Amino acid sequence: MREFMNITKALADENRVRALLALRKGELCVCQITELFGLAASTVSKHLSILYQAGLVEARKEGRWMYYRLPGKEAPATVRRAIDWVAQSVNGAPRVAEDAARLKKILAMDPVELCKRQCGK
Amino acid sequence: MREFMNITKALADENRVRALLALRKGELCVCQITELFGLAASTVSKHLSILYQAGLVEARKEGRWMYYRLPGKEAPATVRRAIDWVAQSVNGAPRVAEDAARLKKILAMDPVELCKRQCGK
DNA sequence: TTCTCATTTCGTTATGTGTCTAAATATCGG
DNA sequence: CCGATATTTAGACACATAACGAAATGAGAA
Repeated sequence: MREFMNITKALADENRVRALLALRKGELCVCQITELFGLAASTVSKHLSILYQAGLVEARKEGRWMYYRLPGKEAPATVRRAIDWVAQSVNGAPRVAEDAARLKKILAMDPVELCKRQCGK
Repeated sequence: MREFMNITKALADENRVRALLALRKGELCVCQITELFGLAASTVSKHLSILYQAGLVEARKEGRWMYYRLPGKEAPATVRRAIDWVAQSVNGAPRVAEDAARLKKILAMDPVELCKRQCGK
């Protein structure tokens, strides 16, 4: 029950739902999601931490970059079902399509340049 | 998206999840849920209102009593899937089993006497 | 080491949420 | 109508949460 409520609370914020949806395209580093959302990096980091603690994302550190991704097949059924439910429910929402388009552009950019821009802010 | 977030926010409270689970046994009036939770009637009413606005429960007024129930087959897929997900995820949790046992006793009581007890509080 | 920089943590602030009591609303019974 | 009563609404309070900027952390690079 405790774990389940961690998941529902994690899903009860629009930015965290947007992050989950963005990760469907593959793993992303914090600065890419920061660019996508236009929020402070510390805020994005906190959101990802909450998703991580709920088990809704996995993490991988590579040098100075921290990559987050959706969990694999070995994830608990509750988590997998939650992610499927989110994806199916918001499919077609304007906000989601908009994010997908913006994300496409972000992925086309050089990650190093992207991070530098973020830090300048 | 707005509607979906209404659902996730509605599910982000343990008492509201407990209410949904209790309603699996059939419709309940406010005072029965109030007895189950041990909260103020106004608090329970508020919780049910949030579930209702999210589309997670349906309501029926009969005299002075307000009955809430889970939505039927005609409910949106997002709602049906959410309720199924909740039920499957918390299945076997101690808190849920405890609620089920308490609910059984509450259902065995005379509703009129139950409501009078509640109002006395 | 020292510098750079991506990320996280900390401290603060504003807003949101859950709870209660008391008052308002709605309905039944006499 | 009048009183009783089930539910909701309103107001108040405590606590949680999301946001930011600044400082701390950790990992290359010089």
